Amino acid sequence: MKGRIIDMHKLSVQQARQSESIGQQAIVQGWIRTRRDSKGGFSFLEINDGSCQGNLQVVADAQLANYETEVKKISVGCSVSIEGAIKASPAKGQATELHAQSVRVLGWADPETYPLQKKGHSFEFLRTIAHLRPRTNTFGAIARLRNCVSKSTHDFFQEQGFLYIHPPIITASDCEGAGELFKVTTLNLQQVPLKSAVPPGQGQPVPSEVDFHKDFFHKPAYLTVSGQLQAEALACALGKVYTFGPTFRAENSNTPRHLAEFWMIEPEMAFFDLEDNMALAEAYIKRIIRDALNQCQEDMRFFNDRIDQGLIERLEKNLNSPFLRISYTEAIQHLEAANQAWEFPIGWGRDLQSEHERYLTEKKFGSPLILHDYPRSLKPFYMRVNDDGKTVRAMDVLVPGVGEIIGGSQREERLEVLAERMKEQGLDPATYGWYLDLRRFGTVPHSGFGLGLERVILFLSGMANIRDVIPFPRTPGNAEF
RNA sequence: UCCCCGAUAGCUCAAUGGUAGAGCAACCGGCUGUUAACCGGUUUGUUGUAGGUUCGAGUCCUACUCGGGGAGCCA
Repeated sequence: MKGRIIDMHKLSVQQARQSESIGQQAIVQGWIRTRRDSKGGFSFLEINDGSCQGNLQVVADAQLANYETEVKKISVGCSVSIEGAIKASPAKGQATELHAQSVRVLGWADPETYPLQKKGHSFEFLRTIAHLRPRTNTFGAIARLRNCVSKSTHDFFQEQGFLYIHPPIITASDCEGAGELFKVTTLNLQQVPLKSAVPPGQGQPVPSEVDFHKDFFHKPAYLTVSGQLQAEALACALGKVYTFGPTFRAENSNTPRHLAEFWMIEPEMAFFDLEDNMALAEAYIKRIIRDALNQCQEDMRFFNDRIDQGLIERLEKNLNSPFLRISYTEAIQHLEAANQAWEFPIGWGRDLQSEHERYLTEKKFGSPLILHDYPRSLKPFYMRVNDDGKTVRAMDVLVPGVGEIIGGSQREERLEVLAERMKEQGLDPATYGWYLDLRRFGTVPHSGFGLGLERVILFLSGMANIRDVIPFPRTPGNAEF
């Protein structure tokens, strides 16, 4: 008896499914996906614990003490703890199965009210039960793929000698002008303190604007839209750094490609020019693809079979061919040469519209593209101005089906040019004192980019909506769960 | 935020302005080393909300809410 207890150990479904586990005595715990009864005197239970795509088939014999009272009442979603022996499965569909010696129901799931069924559900419906959808095969696969990409990211940058850095989430500088920011405040919104418009003593003070001096940070504060500026400071001391964290945009964006809260990876490298930057971006994306294909084989096959036919072949093709690098100017030429009616006009100096980017990456070249050297008027102040004076060292990585997954640039390291660019864009250099200091003292050429994690997951999984590749999506009007 | 489309049973959907249905699920029974199991039966509705037109509205009109697609913003 003692030996049996010592031999007994917990196995994940993933472990229990492997033929190496045959012959072992084990405890497996998870959630029921389906139950099939045999009047021949036993039931099949399939359990999943999130450790892998596949389920473990459990054979529960009628001789179990609680067979009639409990086992036959088990339904989808019940949590169970099963003790038994792993044996080779005589039937097709699985290498192993667990012959139960005891089946313990940890938690029932009333089939009349449990929302998940054995059949497929629409993603729209599953979004309304985001707390339960991780129990479905698609969302389990997404969770494991996200984990894989996260690990892959750290592995890649660590191996390349990057430091993982942690820029602030709360920022007081409305930098970048990168869209709307979420305000962070401890002020009582029912009774906001106001400044006096007229200095005391000169007539009756008239309350006007908000007195942020009374706020927590003594000034307006926001959730970060990018850690780039802080990453630059660290890169200009430590060399190669990267961030990996949440980012917030208060844009009223309602699309399958935008979230109000998303995860971004931002490498920033001293002594890197734009070519180095593009090479790094390509190597990084390819590493992510390779690791996903190798380390998430079962889940990738699932996406390939059930979500996006041809996915794996496409990713392998992307992996084995260089990302084309096309300048903005060349891109305009391709678009002008295209025999196609455009909804939006094309012309040098005009921003590329979604239809243009789609054409290039999906129709014209059918592969990931790196577009670079955009007109200076289209891009933010921090991007380095080229010698032609007309373009800046910007780069966007576009992929078929998703669009932009990376935006980056070589940064402007020349103090005077940078200050000039700020004024050009209506920004006051005086408010960017610390950022300009990086150019004032020991400035170096440097580059970096931002990669949207969820967009990469879309690219890798073939999923269509970004709200389905993050567990609990935040979008305008939606912060449930 | 703008344009287009949609909302009917728990889920997925059907219903020339004339008594609201099917498949799946659930429940009951049968059968079977089954595997999106199968076969038979039963149950399920304030047709998103609020108004309006009409003898009569799921169906037509208006507004709103929510969802989807496209656009803009971008990662």
